[in-house]
Amino acid sequence: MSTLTEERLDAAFAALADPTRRAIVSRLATGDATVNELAAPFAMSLPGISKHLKVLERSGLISRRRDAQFRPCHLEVEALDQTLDWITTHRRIWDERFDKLDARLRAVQSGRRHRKGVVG
Amino acid sequence: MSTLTEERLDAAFAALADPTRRAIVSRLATGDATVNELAAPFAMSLPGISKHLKVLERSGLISRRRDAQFRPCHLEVEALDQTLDWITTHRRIWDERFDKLDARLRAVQSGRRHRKGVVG
DNA sequence: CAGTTAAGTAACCTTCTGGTTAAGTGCAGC
DNA sequence: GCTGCACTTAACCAGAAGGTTACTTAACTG
Repeated sequence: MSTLTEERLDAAFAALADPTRRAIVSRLATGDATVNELAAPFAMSLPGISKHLKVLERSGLISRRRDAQFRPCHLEVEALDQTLDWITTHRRIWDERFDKLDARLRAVQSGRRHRKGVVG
Repeated sequence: MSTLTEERLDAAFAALADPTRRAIVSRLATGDATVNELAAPFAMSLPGISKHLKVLERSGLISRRRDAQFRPCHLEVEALDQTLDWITTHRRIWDERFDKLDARLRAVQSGRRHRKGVVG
């Protein structure tokens, strides 16, 4: 499940780009919460929060179930992990680039006898 | 440097929310590149790419220097790390929540003598 | 100096975003 | 079954995002 498409990443990163939504995710990381509980800290109308929750839900970052008149929200940590994976992957590519550069420099310095070794 | 403000996270996550910009970051992770090099893979006008680069630059994810008529772009990996930190932090908070729940369950099971241990 | 290449700026358009208020839905409890 | 609570949906608005074409700036090149 949870195929890692571009659209999913688009939606997840876009969802995390809003401070209100990040705060909601932050709150949900400590446990499920109802809409009113999530709305409490904000000076924003309830429909405003409802919209943010819809964005989060469509991004896959949260899910909602029904419990009587409440709609408890639940953090879907797999979606968070997908963003994590993307960033760490490219972070690693970056680091490996330096490793290769170092190796190349070392080869130049030991093998050849300082032959104008401009790399940048 | 690079104080971790909400605005910086807003900008970084928003920058990563676009597939073209992620592709650019992906490319830059392998090394610096000029605007034309970055634009090559895309069916998009150069000003379009230029706009994306400006978004990436303002988010702190890339920087640009001047080299004659070229403007080589450079990945600023610290900005990437800030997004990484935010996600991993909340990922950990999530995990710790389960640890605490487990501990509570274990306490209930060992301490009390199976007393209808409904937790969910 | 004229021409070319690299890139950025301006103006414009359309669609999406983030917020609002007002009205609607579903459930619970007297 | 009415009242009230917990939300959602609808309609609307201002401003931002993402794209375009046309024009400008800057630097090398002959």
